[in-house]
Formats: sequence, structure tokens, C-alpha cells
Amino acid sequence: MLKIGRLAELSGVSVRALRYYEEQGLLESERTPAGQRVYQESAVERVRFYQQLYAAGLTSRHIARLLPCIDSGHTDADQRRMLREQRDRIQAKMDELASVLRRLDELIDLTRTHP
Amino acid sequence: MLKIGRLAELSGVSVRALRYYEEQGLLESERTPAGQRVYQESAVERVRFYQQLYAAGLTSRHIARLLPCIDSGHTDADQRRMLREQRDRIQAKMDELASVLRRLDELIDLTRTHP
DNA sequence: CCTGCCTCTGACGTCAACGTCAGATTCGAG
DNA sequence: CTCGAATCTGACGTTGACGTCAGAGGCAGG
Repeated sequence: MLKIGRLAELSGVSVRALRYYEEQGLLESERTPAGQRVYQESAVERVRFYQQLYAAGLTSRHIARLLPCIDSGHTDADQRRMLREQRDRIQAKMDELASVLRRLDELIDLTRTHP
Repeated sequence: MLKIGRLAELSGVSVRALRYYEEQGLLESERTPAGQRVYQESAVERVRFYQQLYAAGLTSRHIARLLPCIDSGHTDADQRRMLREQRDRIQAKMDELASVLRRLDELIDLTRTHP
């Protein structure tokens, strides 16, 4: 059982971010009688996963729509379509990054021989 | 010789974006006597390259600092450091994307067998 | 000369994922 | 009990890459 500050530490995000995730419907929390948030240990992994998804260019809304798949393993046609959509988008982005990487490497080589 | 609307068409960005690039010092333009912008054909390629760099997570300022390397092929120590910095950042991001891709693929597999 | 589209500058609007601040509570160590 | 640290809600601020709108002027065809 973690309080919000501890979860923030363990998962490497800010307290504000965790409250924001809850606001967006991504992260549930129990409450103490006084109203303080309490999380399961498993929340650490979940928050880290969210960070990866954000870094991959998904929005809160995308993630919210993926949650049912992640939690239940069950999906309707729409969700499966979205999963593939995001998958393809990420693949495309990787290709683009690879292309930029090659160009930067060329530049680096070029400026090593031409200082 | 291209006017701004034509360049926007050919390079796939908005007219507003082109003016913004100029504002940020990324794109020069000649001017007609009446003050309208005129570009070389080579601007098309350049703008497309900028789009790739933006997509790779660089900011206008980053790109502006890279311009001397791109144009002259000469660099000082600071610029070389920055080139490697961006290169490494992009590599790290690709690794992260690859990781997310694997997880999404797992999910897709899982939801194919568990519809 | 008229007209409809293009372009100009300048300025405010947008969107997402938080940062930050204020003021009030609550917790926990001593 | 006390007092500093952590937490709460609510609300406004930030940043980057543009979108959008207003008002004015330029350009080509008929």
C-alpha cells in the first residue's frame, strides 16, 4: 500500500502527474477515511507503462481507450482496430527515426573528417 | 522559384508553418519588390528534413543550432557534442518505441486468441 | 477596371501534460 | 501536544508548433 509521494518516487513521475492520470481515468486509488490516496504496489509498473505509452506518442485518451484491453484481455473490433493503428503508427515513427538517425550519423562522420 | 503557397503544397506543411520557420531562423527567403516571399526549389527538401527533425523530437532551437553543421559541414566542439547528444537521444527513443511495440504486439496476439 | 485568390503583418487561440501556487487538512515523529 | 512534512482541492501558468482571424495590399484573367 503506497501513498502518492511514495508511488511518485518509485515510478519516477511527479505527484502532480499521478493526480493528473487519475483525472484522466487512467489510475484508480483507494482513499483513507481522511481522503488521502492509497495505491497497490502494482501501480508502480502500471505508471511506468503509461510513461512508455506517452513517450511513444499516445495521448491520455488513447491510453484510456486501451485500458479495457490491457485489463481484461478482451477487445471489441474497434479496440483491436485501434491497437493495430497505434502499432502501425509506432512502427512508422521508428522508421522515421531510423532515417533521421542515419542522416545525423552521416553528418557526424562528415564533421569528423572535416573538423 | 516558388511562392509560399506552392512551397507549402510541395513540402506538405502549412503556409503558417513556413512563416514560423522563418521566424525561428530556419528558412530564409528572397522577397519580391512588393514584399512577397520567394523560395528556391531546394527549400522543398529542406522543409521536409525539418519535419523529420521535428518528428524526431528536436525543437526549433535545436535545429537552428544544427544549421551551421548542415550548411557548412564544419563544426565546433559544442556542435559535435550536440549532434551526438541528439543522436543518442533518438537511439534511446527508438529502443523505447521498440519496447512498446513488443508490448502492443503481445496484446494484439493475446486478444486474437481471446476475442 | 473588376474580381477572386494569394500574400502580408500582427496578434490572439489551441492543445496536452503537466508545473506551480494558495490555503486548508492530515500525518507521524518526538 | 506540537510542528514540520505530506496531502488535499482548485485554479491559473507554461511550452512548442503551429491554427485562426482581421485588415490591408498584391496579382492574373476576363
